[in-house]
Amino acid sequence: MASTLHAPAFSLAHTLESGQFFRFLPVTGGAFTVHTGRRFFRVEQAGETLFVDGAPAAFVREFFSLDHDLPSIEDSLRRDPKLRPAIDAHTGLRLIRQDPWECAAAFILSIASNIPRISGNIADLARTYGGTSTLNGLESPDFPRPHELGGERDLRRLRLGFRAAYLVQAARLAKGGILDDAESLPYEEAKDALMVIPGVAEKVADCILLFAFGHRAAFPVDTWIRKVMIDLYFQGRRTPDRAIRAFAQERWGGLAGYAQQHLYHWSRKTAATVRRLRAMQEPPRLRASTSLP
DNA sequence: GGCCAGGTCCAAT
DNA sequence: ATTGGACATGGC
Repeated sequence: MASTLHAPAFSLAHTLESGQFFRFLPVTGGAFTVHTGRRFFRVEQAGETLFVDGAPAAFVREFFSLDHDLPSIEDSLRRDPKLRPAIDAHTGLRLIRQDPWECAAAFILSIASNIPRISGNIADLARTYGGTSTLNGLESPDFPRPHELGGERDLRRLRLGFRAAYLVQAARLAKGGILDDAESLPYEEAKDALMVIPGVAEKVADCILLFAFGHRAAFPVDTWIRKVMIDLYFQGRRTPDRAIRAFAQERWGGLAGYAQQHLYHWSRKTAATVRRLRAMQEPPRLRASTSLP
């Protein structure tokens, strides 16, 4: 099942680590394991070559959107001077084409959460309800399909909090085919269809549209995007999300999704760097010795 | 230890 | 049409 494919203008690490997808693990030698649907595969990049074990090349090509004309997309976005640093920081970052149900579930779980916790919730659900996939003797639990999921009470025991009810409703509607129906619709109509799901409003809908349905005009506005957009383009003034989305649409059109993912990844990396530097310059001040014995 | 999290929903302006 | 608070937990 091992195969090799040509992957120019691609960064496997930037693509996986940009926060759009949660089911991957770095393994020795700079390679990664990826688990999506019932596919569990190993992938390693060497220059413009991708070595894959456990999945067909055609599947991997589609999953990583290797058909997108990245040089053209990045050149176009780089013409925006304020965006250029973000693009240059993570060239080769591609939007991933995820499974719609898993993507919907993941971003419902993302509500008022953080990446480590989201990954943990997903892993718990897979361990508890999923089947198993194997790669060269290595096992990994599949994320459960909608009909395999437990009820709200059980999901709350897995510490999903208030997201449990949302996920149960999403599973119910997914079983009814709402995701399949939405997938074939144009952007705006698909968004309206998705927002019928409890727990899915503008932001989560845009994530599904962008990361699963391939609507590259989608521009999910979360706390990070809101902050970086307001800083870069709105003179620091408080701005409604609706206005931010409209601005992105006008400025970047069908490339807004790529702009968004770069801004998200770049702003978080930058924030992390700033925190690290601050920690070095300002060592934690010693408090009055109340904590000493 | 407290603040805030890849938000959403609902009620009260 | 906006705005504030509740919602369950847990990272940091």
